Amino acid sequence: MASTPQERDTDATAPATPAPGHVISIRDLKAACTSCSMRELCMPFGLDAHELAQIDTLVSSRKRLRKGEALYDLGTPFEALFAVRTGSLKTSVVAEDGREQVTGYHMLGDIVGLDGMATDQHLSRAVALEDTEVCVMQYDRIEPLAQHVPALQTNLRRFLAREISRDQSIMLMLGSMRAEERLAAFLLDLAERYRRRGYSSTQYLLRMTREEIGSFLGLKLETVSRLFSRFQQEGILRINGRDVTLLDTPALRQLCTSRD
Amino acid sequence: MASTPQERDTDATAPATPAPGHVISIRDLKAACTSCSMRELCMPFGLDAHELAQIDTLVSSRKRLRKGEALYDLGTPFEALFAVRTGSLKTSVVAEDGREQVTGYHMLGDIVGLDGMATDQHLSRAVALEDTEVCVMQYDRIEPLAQHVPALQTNLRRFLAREISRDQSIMLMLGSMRAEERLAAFLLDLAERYRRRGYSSTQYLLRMTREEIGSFLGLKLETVSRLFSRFQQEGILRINGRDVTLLDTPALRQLCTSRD
DNA sequence: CGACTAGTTGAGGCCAGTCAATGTTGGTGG
DNA sequence: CCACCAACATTGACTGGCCTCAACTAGTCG
Repeated sequence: MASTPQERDTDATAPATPAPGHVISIRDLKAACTSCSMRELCMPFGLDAHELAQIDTLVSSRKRLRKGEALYDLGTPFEALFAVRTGSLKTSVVAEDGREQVTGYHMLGDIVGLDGMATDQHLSRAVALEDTEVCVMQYDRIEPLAQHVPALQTNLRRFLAREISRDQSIMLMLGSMRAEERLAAFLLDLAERYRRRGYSSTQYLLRMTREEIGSFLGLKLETVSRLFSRFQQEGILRINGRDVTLLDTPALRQLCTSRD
Repeated sequence: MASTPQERDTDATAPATPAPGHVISIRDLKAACTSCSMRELCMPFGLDAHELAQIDTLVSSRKRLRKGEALYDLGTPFEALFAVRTGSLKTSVVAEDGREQVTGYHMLGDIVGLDGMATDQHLSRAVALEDTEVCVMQYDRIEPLAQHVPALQTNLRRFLAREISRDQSIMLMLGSMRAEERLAAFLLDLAERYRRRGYSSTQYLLRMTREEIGSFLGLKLETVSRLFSRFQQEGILRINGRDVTLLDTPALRQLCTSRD
C-alpha cells in the first residue's frame, strides 16, 4: 500500500490547506520549482542551478481542483500551461455531435494545456479525476523568460514534441491494435509512468472509470470490464475495482505485440 | 483537370531541374521564402516584410525525393525541419512487430519532421507519395534565428501545437467513428486542405493507395474499397481509381456526425 | 508475354458493440 | 442506523460491422 501513488511531497512551508478552487497567490511560491520533487520530470528538467533559479518565478500561482472540476474547456482562452503537482487529470476532445474521446491521462509532473498554443483557445478539455493541484505557468511570463533561458526554450519545445510522439503512439494503438492489445499497452504505459515517478509499477490505482478507459482506448466500457476479468482469470493481473496488481508483466508485454 | 493539384509555382529563376535525390545548394536559394507562393501557409506565415527578409535564409537547401523514397526514417538523427514545396508525403509510425500506422498525409506548405524534436531522433518515417521537393530548414539555424525573430518563434510553436490538435482530431476519428464516418471525414479534410491551397475542393487525386488510406483510417483496404463503391452508388461521389469527385458534400458532412 | 501491383467484389467468420439484468459501492437524508 | 439513490461495474445473450480469405480484373513494366 505504501507504494500507491499519493501525495509524497507535501510542502512544509505551505499554509494550511486552502479550500478547493482556491488560487494560491504568488507570494507563497518563492522557489516553487527548486524545492519540488518533480523538477526532473517537469518543466525544469535538465536545468543547471543558475537556470533553475531564473525560472523559479515561472509559477505564478497554483490552482486546486475538486474531482470532476474542469481546468479548461473547449473554447477557453489560452493563457497558461499547467504542471500537475498532485492528483491527476484526463484530457479529451469532443465532436460537434457530442461524442467524446479521451486523449490523455496526466499525472504528477505532466504538462497540460499545450494544445491551446495553436489558436490561443483550448481545443480540448481537461478535467480533474480526483482532487488535484496544478502549478499555473502564465504564458506571457514563459515567453520572455524563455528568451533569456535557452534551456527553458528547449524544454518547452521538447514538451510539445513529446506530446506529438505520444499522440502518435496512441494513433498506432487505436488504428492497429485489437482490444486486448490496447488494454495491455495501456496498463504497461501506466506502470512505466508510475515507475519513473518512484511508485510501484506493479500495483496502482486506476483513476478513470471503465467508461473513461474505454473512451481512451476506443472501446466500450463492457469490453474493458470483460477484458479485466479475462486477464485476471488468466493470471495476468489481479483487479479489484480500480486497484490493479500486475502479476505477469512479460505476458502483458507479449500481448501487445501478438500478431498471432 | 485544370484544378487538379499540380506544380503551380515553378520557380523561373531555378536552374535546370536537378536529378531526384539531388540536394540543391544554398547559393540558388536567396529569397527562398519571399517569392514562394506557399509563404502564407508555411513557416513565414504572418511575418511582416522586415521579418520575412530575416528568415529568407532559413532554407539552407532543397531536397528532391523520388516516389517511395524516405525523407527520414525511424532513428534518423533529427537535424532539420522540412517544408513540402511540391508533391506530397505520408508519415507513419511502426510498432516493434512491424505493424505500420500512417499518421499523416502532408502536402504543399506543410511542415514535417516535428516529431524529431522530442529526442533528437525521428520516431516516425516520412515517405514521398510522388516525386516531391522539400525545403530543408537546418535546425541549428532555426534556433538562433528564432532568438532574434519572435514571430518565427511563435510560428514554430504554433506548428508544433497545431500538429498536436491535428493528432487529437485523428484520435477522435480512430477512437469513436465508424468506418463510413472515418472515410467521409478524411475526404472532407482533403477537400478543405486543397481549397485553402487554391485547388478544387470537389475534385482531386488521391495520392495514397487503398491500403495506405486504410492504415491511416484504421481500416483494411477492402473496407476502404467497398466504402468508395458504396458512396459512389449512393451518388455522394464519383471515383475512378484515385480520381475523386465529390458530388454531395453536405451528405458527406452529415455522415461524419451521424450517431443514428 | 508473364510477373507484379493495385483495386474490386463476394462469402463467411469473429471480435467487439448493443441491450439488458444484476451486483457493488459510496453518499445523503430521514 | 438504515433506506434510498445514483454511479460504477460485471456478466450474459445476441447482433452486426469489419476483417479474412479468396477469386478476379486492369494496368504497368521488364
